[in-house]
Amino acid sequence: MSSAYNLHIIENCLTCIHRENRLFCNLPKEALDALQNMKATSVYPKGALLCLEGRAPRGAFILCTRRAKLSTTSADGKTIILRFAEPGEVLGLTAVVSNTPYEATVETLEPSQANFISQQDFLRFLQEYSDVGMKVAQQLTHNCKCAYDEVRSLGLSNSVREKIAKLLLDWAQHPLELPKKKPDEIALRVTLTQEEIAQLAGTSRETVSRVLGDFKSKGWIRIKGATWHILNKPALQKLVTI
Amino acid sequence: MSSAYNLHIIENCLTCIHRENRLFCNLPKEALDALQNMKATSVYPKGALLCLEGRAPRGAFILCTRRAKLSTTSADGKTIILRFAEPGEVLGLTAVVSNTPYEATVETLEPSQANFISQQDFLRFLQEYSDVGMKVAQQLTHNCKCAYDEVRSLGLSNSVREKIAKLLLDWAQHPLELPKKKPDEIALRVTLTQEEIAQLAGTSRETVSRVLGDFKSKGWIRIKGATWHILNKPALQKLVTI
DNA sequence: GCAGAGGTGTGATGGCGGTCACATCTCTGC
DNA sequence: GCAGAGATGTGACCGCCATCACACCTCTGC
Repeated sequence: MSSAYNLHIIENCLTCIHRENRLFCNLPKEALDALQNMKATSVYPKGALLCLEGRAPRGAFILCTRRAKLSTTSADGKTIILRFAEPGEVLGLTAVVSNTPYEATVETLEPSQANFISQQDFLRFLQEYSDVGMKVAQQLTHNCKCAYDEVRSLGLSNSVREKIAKLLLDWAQHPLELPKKKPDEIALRVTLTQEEIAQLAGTSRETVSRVLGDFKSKGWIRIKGATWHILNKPALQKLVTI
Repeated sequence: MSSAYNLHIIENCLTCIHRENRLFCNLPKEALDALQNMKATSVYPKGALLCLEGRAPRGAFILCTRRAKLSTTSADGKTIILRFAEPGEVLGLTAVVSNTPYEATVETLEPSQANFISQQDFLRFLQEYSDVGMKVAQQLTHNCKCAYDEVRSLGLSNSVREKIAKLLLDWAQHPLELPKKKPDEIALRVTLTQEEIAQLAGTSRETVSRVLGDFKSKGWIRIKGATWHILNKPALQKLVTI
């Protein structure tokens, strides 16, 4: 066990206590043995770029700790966030499987650990163990679902207000367990900047500021630093038609 | 060999002449044998709905002939087209793999043949043959790529003009081989209605009409029925920043 | 040939939200 | 405590495009 950036490093996949709860890592012993032998564990600082959109794939990353941001950028510099990846996800998978450039840029949100597997090793791994094929299918399925949700959000919303209300309600699915002033308040921890929320909703930073201000003035939400409270969930739900 | 709707029916996957060119079907003999035994071949009229968004998955469909339209609809009736599926694609895959409702509605564009495989059979098929896992990974990868392209189109475009120019240029990748009046003209066969183009671009039918009219008046395109000509590709490219 | 349905062209109108500009607030490191 | 960077709040402006309305065009079936 070593540590850097105040991270607890997971050296060994076979003894990893998180394994069973994670999308990709819960594999049978033989597959894990093989994985253990070919992976290269690294620790990255906040803001590290694991994959670069448009670059030829070197391999895939299994994210062990903390979250990462997947984004894509247009020629004129506009960026849109595709999704956030959780620990236990494989990143760069589409590129490795189809041997095409990375679809998205992957950036660590905080200091993170990830296991790197070269494209060659990964494809052999996938060929050899049918359980790996199953996990890969599940990961890709998850990616598709997220992408479809994004398409629905971008293409079917009638307004930015609606998209942001939708985001808030999505986040409310995983609330914090904080002491509440009122029983129907929902507490959230939001570490995104308004700029990032804008990139999630496909809008501008200023509009996010205005919409959130509007929600605050209506008493639907309260924001204090990274702790947000949803005070009037039904009002937000009434905005959402998707 | 039977026929209906003027379709040439492919009864047997093992002797199918298209197999090698298709995304899913090019499997080793043992897998094809198994597939042949569990598939249920059907012929559908134009406009048939193979999968219904939000419904529990019954199984997956392998599209044998003609194309199908994948779309998703919001509560207030707005529809967006996710992509068009080609022969040899598996449809309803995400739903079957993750045992969640169908993500999209699948509608045949013309009379089509498809092979149905029940969810149970498909999952067993996937477990048993690692080649199937590989094909499934490729199909899901393709779905992801298409979805990401759609996200980029919807989220990063600066205008509807840009999105429509992008569509035209995408279609120009697969031109018709027609006698050309000028060497740099590109001939296309476009069977979509303006309504469908609007659903692809996430805009309204009227705007599509206006933008196409604008392109026509500028001499960038020519439209005669389902045969379209791109006359000034560079002009269209200059609109696209993605 | 005619009716009806579906597809397309086009004007008028109004609002949402992008953009620019700048003030203010908050955090971080030294 | 201070400087500087980054994040946020807010006003002004205006252009794109959604929407409504309606004419016209092009099929198809009878």
